[in-house]
Amino acid sequence: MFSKACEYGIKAAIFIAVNSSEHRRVSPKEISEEIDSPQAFTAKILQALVRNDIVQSVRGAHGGFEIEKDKIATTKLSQIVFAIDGDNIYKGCGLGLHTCDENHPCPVHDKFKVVREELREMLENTTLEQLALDIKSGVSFLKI
Amino acid sequence: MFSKACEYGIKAAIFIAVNSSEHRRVSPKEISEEIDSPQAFTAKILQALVRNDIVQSVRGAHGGFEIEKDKIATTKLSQIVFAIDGDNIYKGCGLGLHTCDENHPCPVHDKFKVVREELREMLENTTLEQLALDIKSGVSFLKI
DNA sequence: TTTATTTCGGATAAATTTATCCTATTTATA
DNA sequence: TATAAATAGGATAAATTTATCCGAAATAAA
Ligand code: FES
Ligand code: FES
Repeated sequence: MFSKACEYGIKAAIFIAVNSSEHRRVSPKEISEEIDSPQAFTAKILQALVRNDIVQSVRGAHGGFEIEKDKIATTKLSQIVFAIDGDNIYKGCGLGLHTCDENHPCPVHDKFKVVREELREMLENTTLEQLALDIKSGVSFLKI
Repeated sequence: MFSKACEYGIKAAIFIAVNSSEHRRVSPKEISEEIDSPQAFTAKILQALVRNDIVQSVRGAHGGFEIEKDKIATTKLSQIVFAIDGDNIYKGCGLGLHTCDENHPCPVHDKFKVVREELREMLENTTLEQLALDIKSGVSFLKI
């Protein structure tokens, strides 16, 4: 469904959000350990999130990654997915036609668009804050 | 969402179904032209569909691919997807945890499973026959 | 039985995704 | 100002997916 890069990106963002809400910056090392992902690869993905203004980075000693408090509440899952995987997952044709077009639909168009639309809404209606809250309370988990 | 192989497999199966319903066998060449896919790669995918008893092949002169009449009506999209991509798409964890487990959920589990379940139902409730019918009547298209 | 036609299947190559490594750059602090 | 700690980013490698090529095997028909 999502690429590995996107999975790591989502989990990393959640972990950073959890820590930022407690005013703690975290390193790629700590992040990759907590979300069970390859460290250097995760660092690359973090750079993409920084460039897309989803997380903030502070270089140098005592640096690390953080998310501004108000961004934790406003950042949607859709923004993270878009930053890493683009919007093909909730815009593209399920059977790979060049464009998903009502006037030139593929065989699964009508049925597929319902699922895709539900995915899009889910991604757009889910904030980092909601997800971070469940991690904090021990209801959900980032690894294993 | 689906792999290229799976996209080609679905489109190929639909094209074969359309032709089998008119008692015409088709070759990988014809199939790949009609669904706009690489021929040799498509041939490999067809072999997988044959091994999974979703399409039938007839070797030698006047051979080609076909689908038994009653199979056109009974074959579900889910069977094709399973034969090529496996069941991870509607069973696996959206964030890549080893298993999707109610008792050890990832942060998106509750929201994701709704989407995934809808996808699963869609795939299980869609038959080759329905899809082939729309192609025949010119309502849907296999390429461009 | 030979020939033409067609799928099967192994080997290989290209492209993309995933992952690692190493150095440069930035920053706090001693 | 020197040093240590930390992210940034380029180069490269490994793994997977996508794609191509070619000969073997099967089959119908001449
Ligand atoms: S055209 Fe294929 S999903 Fe819309
Ligand atoms: S645990 Fe991630 S989707 Fe169920």
